[in-house]
Amino acid sequence: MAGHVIERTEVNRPDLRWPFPERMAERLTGRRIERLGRRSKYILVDLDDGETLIVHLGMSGRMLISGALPGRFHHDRPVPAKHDHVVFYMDNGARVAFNDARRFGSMDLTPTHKIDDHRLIATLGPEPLSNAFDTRYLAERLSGRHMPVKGALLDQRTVAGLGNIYACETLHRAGIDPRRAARRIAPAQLAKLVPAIREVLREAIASGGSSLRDHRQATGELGYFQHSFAVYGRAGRSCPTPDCTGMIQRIVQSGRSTFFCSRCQR
DNA sequence: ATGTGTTCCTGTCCGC
DNA sequence: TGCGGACAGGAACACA
Repeated sequence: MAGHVIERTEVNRPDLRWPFPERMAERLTGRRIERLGRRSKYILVDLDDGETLIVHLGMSGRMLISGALPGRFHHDRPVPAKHDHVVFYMDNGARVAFNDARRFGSMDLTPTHKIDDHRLIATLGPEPLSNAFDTRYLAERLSGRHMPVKGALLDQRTVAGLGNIYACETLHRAGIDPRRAARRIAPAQLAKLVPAIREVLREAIASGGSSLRDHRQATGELGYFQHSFAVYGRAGRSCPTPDCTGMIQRIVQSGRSTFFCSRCQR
């Protein structure tokens, strides 16, 4: 999409998680896309009129590409399809559809220079792969917090972009019990946490992400990090940590599944 | 202030 | 093959 003009915008319903911004179709149509960016789990689409389209895929959202487009990014499937809520017709013949069965995704428009003040962006913590995210920062952030450490990692104000899978995987790699109060993590354990988060995310990205159901790489191929999970979705199986004889358990924390090994995660 | 439970919605899977 | 219930990658919001 980058460098191309949106020739037509089809909006097939008034909202996703929230109502779409005023006159969204009109404001997008005719705009040239200057660049595509990302902050946390938000896709940022900078337009040539000084506005930025903010897109969140929620749980099940996907951008599906079809139409006359050179090979690599063509998602071969019949169109139009069920749950194609917003469709962009680009000047290179590409049809790009925001498809989202569960409709937990969202879109909003905001002036590009005010992106950091947007209500969805302003409270986000640092990017986990940036220099701003280090042990000193995380220790400060977790100190005094009674909440279980897993909940603190899922809180996007602590660190941006960690979700349920990677919170579980990360804590296993760092050897930390997900139920442990955030403020009670020993310094030696805490020191492992930031590198564990960075490693897990780098490996997952290199594997094209985790395709449990809906996730696809930009090319349309499945990700394959799910084959490298140590704990996620592996309840009842043995812990993969060398020399650990523990079994992976599933518990529910704040309504969400947590997978961990109670033997090597303390 | 901080932590938890509920809520939005559709699709899939499992047991009967 | 149908039906009910559990569960799913997110995160704002209401409430204690």
